[in-house]
Amino acid sequence: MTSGAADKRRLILDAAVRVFARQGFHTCRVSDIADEAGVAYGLVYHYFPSKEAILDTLFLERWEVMLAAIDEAAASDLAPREQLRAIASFIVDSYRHDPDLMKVIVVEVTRAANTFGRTHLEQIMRAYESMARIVAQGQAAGVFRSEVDATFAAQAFYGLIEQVLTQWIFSEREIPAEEFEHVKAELVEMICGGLDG
Amino acid sequence: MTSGAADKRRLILDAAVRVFARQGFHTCRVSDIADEAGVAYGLVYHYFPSKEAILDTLFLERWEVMLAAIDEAAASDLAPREQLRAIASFIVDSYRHDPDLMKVIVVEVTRAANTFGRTHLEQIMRAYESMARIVAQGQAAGVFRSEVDATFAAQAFYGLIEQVLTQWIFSEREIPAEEFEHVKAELVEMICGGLDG
Amino acid sequence: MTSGAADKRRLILDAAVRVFARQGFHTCRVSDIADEAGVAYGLVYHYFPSKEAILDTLFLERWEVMLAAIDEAAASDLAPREQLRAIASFIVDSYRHDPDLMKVIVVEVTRAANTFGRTHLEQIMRAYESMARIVAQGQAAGVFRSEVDATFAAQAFYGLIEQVLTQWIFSEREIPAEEFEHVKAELVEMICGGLDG
Amino acid sequence: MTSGAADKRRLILDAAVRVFARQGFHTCRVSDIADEAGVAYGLVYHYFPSKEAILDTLFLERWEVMLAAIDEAAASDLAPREQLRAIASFIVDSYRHDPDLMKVIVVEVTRAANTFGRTHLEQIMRAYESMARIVAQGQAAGVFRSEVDATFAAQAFYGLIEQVLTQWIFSEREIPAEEFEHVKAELVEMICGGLDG
DNA sequence: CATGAATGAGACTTCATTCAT
DNA sequence: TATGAATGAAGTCTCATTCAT
Repeated sequence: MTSGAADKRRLILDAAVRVFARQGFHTCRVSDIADEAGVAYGLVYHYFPSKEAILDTLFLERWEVMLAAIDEAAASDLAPREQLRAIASFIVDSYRHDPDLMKVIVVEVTRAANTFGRTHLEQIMRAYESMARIVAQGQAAGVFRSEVDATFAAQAFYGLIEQVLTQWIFSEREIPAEEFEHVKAELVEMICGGLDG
Repeated sequence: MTSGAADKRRLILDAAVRVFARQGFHTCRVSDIADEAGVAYGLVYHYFPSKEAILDTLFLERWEVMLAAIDEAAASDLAPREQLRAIASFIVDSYRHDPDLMKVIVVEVTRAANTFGRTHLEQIMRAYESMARIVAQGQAAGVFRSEVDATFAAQAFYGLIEQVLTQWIFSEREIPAEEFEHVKAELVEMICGGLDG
Repeated sequence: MTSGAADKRRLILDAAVRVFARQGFHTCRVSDIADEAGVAYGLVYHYFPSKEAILDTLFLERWEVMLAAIDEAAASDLAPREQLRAIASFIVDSYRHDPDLMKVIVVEVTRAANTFGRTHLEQIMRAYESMARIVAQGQAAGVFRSEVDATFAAQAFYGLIEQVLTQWIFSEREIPAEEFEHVKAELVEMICGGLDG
Repeated sequence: MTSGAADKRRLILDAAVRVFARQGFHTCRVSDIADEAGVAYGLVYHYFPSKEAILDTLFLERWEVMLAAIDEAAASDLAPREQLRAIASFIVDSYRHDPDLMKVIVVEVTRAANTFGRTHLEQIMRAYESMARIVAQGQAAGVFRSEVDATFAAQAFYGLIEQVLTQWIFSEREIPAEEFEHVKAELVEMICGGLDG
């Protein structure tokens, strides 16, 4: 009953991910979501008060998992650089496992300074803060240079990751497995090692 | 013709910047632009075929200037690191001089993978390419490490800058002059020096 | 069956009275009624074929009682004026005992010339006819002037009562007991005595 | 230009009267109004912010005229009874000249205690107050009995008139000219003379 | 009897675009 | 050029009603 049965709410949420990813939040219609989910129009409004609420739910669900992953990395015994690597790895894998969902989150929420980004700013900032703490610990431990502001570095790190995701999103290609692994390394190398030779 | 007479077309473009920045492209109405410009509704359509065309014009106008600035930096005799600094400086100053315009370009075009970003992808990529060339030259000259892919580094650099702009946009505060200068340095330091101590 | 078990049908009808009175027939939802009654959504449709049918039932139930009261007054040995007083008294007491129900009947049925009023016109007219008979008897007995048309007078009388009820409904205040009694007298005095001094 | 030209706003208002009268405010669609007026759907919203606003406008326009007529009667040199007659006469003639408009005002506003009546309560009360003043003057002058409360009498008078209008509305017949005149007299006779013989 | 998920036809409102002046 | 009235296609959301359990 619990697993096999059609959980229509989940069905709608998953359909919304595909539709938002394909057409964009503003461009898609609620009926597109209902059609994609194979449910009646009205059922969408039975489970969600509005189209926005679907996006909110999607973001919140995923972001919570991500915050947990970040905090777990930060709480681990790993070296700061490895902690950053764990985070990059988690986000890249998130994209790998569900590119549509990550696309929606990045394009429609995280980078949308006008509407949803504003709404979820607090959540977003929380991620930066956790990453900034990792940097700060690295600086305190003497493995990271103290010249750079920890918060700035955290934002740079996250900005870097998002930029990579955005490139993947724009490219619309199937990313090969090696590339995922390669990029994880490159990301950390870039932020830690810098360009200077 | 150029000076005395009110250039209504310009008036409309400038008004559109403010309106797009304030309300977002999708959320604003054409009448909002006309009102902000103080011209009749219909005049907007006399000068532009559609609301989209206004945003396109805005982006293209500015992006051309930016590409020129990037190419100028790349063609200069400056050291690679200084070339990057010149670019960061130019973009930061662009934000400083007209934050609304940069907000519109970043939020509505550059980071909008579904709609306008897709349309202007080629233009956007051109900027990355120019920056990648700078990195490649630095690597050839031995001042930049060759471990990092030049294109990746260029995207990282631009991603960093956009992340900073996004923070400013989100913050909605008046950025003090020192911060602009400070960030310029921090940006280059971050991308070139990395975190490792 | 009749006493111990919860009569859900009655529960729904009583809840509908409160909901119709509070929100109006057109503005309320069937789910509001179910919620107010504390029963499942679908149960409303188990007992009633439609939202309209609930209002119909409410009206018919009450109107039957009222017609009986009017007819009883008309059949009594009382003087015509006292018969009118008995009717006014009955209606005022109806409001006193269940203002919500009377509000619903007056606002949604009796005065709703477009929808339900039309449906129940015959029932409504029956009340006027009984009252007109009282007036006619009074005229025949010489205690009422024959200048006024009996039917017209009956409508005037009922119109007067409804106007009073409407004022109470609009006022939204708790009507004190004395006012009920006072108005009963005033009503009869007005219709029988007139304004002329 | 001013008169002959199609004043679409007026066209819409007049069409709304017919549609509201025929179908009722809640039951009609905005498209019904547009169709009846022979204009495009959107034009309705060019002139009015909502369907409600159309009804508001209709009511306010007419009520203002009515208040003026009442005040004019009250300010005249006529005997109190004649003042009341002038008012009854004005309202009856209003119905005579535009029964649809009066139907809408009575059914959808004046007697609709739930929605619009509430909104316009103040305006409605103003009419009662003016009429109450007439009664009070009559009482002060000794031509009206002082036993009845002036406000109560005013409401009774207006209730009487509305009841007549409601009967006409319900009847859906073409009222003959004589009936209008006859009823004017009957109304005043009823309220002033009363039933007692 | 009882439940509440599921359905889908509408309704209102918005707004980009056109057009007559 | 300039104006703003006019158009009508869409889209969101509501909610009466049905139905499977």
